[in-house]
Amino acid sequence: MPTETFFNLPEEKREKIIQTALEEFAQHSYAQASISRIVRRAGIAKGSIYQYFKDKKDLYLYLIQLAGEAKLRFIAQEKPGARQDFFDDFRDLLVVGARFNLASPRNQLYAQMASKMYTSPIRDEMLTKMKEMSEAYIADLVRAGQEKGQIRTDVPVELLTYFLNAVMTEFHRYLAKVAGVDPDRIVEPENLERVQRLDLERIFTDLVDVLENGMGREDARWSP
Amino acid sequence: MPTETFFNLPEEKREKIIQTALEEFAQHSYAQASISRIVRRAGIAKGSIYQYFKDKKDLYLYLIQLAGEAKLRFIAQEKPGARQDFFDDFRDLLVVGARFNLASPRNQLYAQMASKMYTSPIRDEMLTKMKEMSEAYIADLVRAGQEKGQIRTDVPVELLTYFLNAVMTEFHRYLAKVAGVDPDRIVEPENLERVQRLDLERIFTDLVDVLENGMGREDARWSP
DNA sequence: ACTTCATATGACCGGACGGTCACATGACTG
DNA sequence: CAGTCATGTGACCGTCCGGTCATATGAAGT
Repeated sequence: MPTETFFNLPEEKREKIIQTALEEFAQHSYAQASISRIVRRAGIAKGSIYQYFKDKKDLYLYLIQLAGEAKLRFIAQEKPGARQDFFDDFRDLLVVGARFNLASPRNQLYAQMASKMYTSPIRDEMLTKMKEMSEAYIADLVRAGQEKGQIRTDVPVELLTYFLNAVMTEFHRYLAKVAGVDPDRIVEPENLERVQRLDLERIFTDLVDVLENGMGREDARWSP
Repeated sequence: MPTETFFNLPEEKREKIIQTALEEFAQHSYAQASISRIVRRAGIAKGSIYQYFKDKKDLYLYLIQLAGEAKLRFIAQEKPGARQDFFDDFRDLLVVGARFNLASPRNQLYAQMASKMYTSPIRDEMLTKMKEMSEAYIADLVRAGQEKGQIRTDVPVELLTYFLNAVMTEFHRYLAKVAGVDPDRIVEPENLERVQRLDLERIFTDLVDVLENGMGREDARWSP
């Protein structure tokens, strides 16, 4: 958590620091990200940032927290209520997640940073809880879908959860590939534009359909 | 490529260096891996390793190359020939891949290192080609499956390829989770033992079945 | 005017890194 | 024996890092 000093700062300065730090942690892994670069680019003295945050980890966790809060707020506001059909529901989740990521430059940075969160070397209660929450959320969705009789029950819940997780985790790579863009440079304006031009609705529909019905040929699946 | 000097070394010493370097690059990302640690743990002088390899990148690429060669050899030797059914074939690929990874401690290190390859900061022709090859291999499998009428043709090949890639990429995390083990510490002997005790056949069968038939409830899928 | 106090600063610390180089070693050659 | 050559060595270089701290600044309070 930042110090009181940080919150006393004029908003403009606070913003500049957050923005610069976000860019740094979005571009580099936690270990690779450099406090020295941040202060240089934010135009403040090295010592100053240690008046605002206890250490590098404190700054990092604060940014993660901001990202989590922003995403939760967005989802609460934008996601349609639970639907009857699990797959429609999951599709909503993908759509709203993608919409969040594309909604603002700030959100793109959040997304980029969060995607690195899962391999962060930091062991922290808050971070662990966030990871568990997002996995548990999916697992709950799956169980609810099974209870509604929309999801097969002959394979372990964990397997299905893993599937959905894998699909979500790797999804941005797929988008980048379809758009013909380097996945690691997806936040650059011209690349983002290309991604935004994609027929996202179509892609999500296909994706969820494959999840629901598999990749086997329709005839084979539907014939007796 | 290593220098001639390196190949003139007594095999024992050469082995020690390879082994130590492998352990380092398996545990850390390219940037995080430390030449200083490698030479310390291998018991050679700092200057020596620069008699064997041009620089850090040269050493890294050589290890990647060794890993690739070993895996190709293993697959050529162990994988059954192409089957009639695409999904049986893909299952063979998963099984043989997992068998390779578990076959020897060296292979575990190879696997661990290779899994980090895809986010490596190194831009190199050889590395790029290896990434492309593994993706193209899957894409070819998919197209062949479509031609045999076993894979649906109403969604883009890229989407299906992305699915298979996602599943393969995230698979080791699933194994780790089911075994109750930290994914990043999966190479440690006691953890490996737990993974090996899993019913891998069953897991693969379920996995491929979900790929083929989807996660929708059977009744829903098979009813008219 | 004097004191207090929050805040700003950048030189500096110890340590790690990749990489170099002048020199040491020791086996083989004539 | 001297000379050559492949190989070994670790102190050292420049650079960056996260983090500290003595000092400076300047507004507010009296």
